[in-house]
Amino acid sequence: MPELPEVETVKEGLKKILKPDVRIVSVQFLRKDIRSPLPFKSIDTIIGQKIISIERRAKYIVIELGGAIVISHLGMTGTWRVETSTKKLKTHDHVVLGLSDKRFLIYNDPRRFGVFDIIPKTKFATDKRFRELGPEPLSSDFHFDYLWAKSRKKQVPVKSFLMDQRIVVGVGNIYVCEALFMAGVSPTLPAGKLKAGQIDGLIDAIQKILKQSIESGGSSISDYKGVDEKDGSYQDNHMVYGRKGEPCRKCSHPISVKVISGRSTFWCVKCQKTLQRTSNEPRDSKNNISGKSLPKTSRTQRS
DNA sequence: CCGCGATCCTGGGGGC
DNA sequence: TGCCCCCAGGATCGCG
Repeated sequence: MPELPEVETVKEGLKKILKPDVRIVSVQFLRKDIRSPLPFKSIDTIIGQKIISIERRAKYIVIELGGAIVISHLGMTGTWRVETSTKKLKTHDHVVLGLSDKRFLIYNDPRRFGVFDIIPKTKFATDKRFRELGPEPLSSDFHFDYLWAKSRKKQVPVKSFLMDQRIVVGVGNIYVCEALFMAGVSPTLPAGKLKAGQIDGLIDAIQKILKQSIESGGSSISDYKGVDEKDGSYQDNHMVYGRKGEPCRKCSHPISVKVISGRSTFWCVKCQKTLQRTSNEPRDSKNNISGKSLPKTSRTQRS
């Protein structure tokens, strides 16, 4: 479900509710586990604590309190909402956080693929869920030299490669399909065969699409909602995702669908060729002395 | 080490 | 209306 734009939207929604002066006054777990066991033993470490910060790392929401850190991952169907009373609990509500302003933050997750955990601050840096994550796609760490080096010799389809959270975080099944379309790259192309221009194009496409989607409050396909319980609207801008058989918005050719790495993959076979124009010679990253991506203008002109 | 498929769950939609 | 099958925004595990 939620990919980076959706998690970012939820995080921003939580920020509006969890002002720094609001404290957590009670914690209630309505079952033993979701994807992983709920942290009954750590409840004491967050009771009475003030919120210091709320951040997003990859698809995780990270809430820093006085002595501990709360981490929340929405899996496929997780949502957070606010209620003024615990009489308004619904099926699949699993976590209820009582706040000092008398409201309740409630985590609901029908499929229970999500994560809710509490860890000591000192364990955050070494936590295995965060240790091996790749760079944030909207940060300056996600640049040509990095992605070029990571992709060399990789046989996996570029689609699986970009969804691998060790390569780059936050990109899931929807946005990888959209980014591949924007960049004109076939999802089946082995990552190691990407040409320099395609690497540049994919970085640009991922960043543009994620930013646009954040602006729209994310994509709401079925379960996803913001904390304010409003739907996002980026699904209206999808060029390929969920459009099997419908005409391509660029060339009218029917959109194809195929399972790649276990997920439905939507693309236009005419706009996204496996073998790309040869105008872009692979670039030797060692020659890029600055160690940074070329300026946008220069990249755009080359491709 | 790498790549792939199965798996954890529930609910909604389509086909018959 | 009902039933059954398939599908779904993710991540991990174990196999070859």
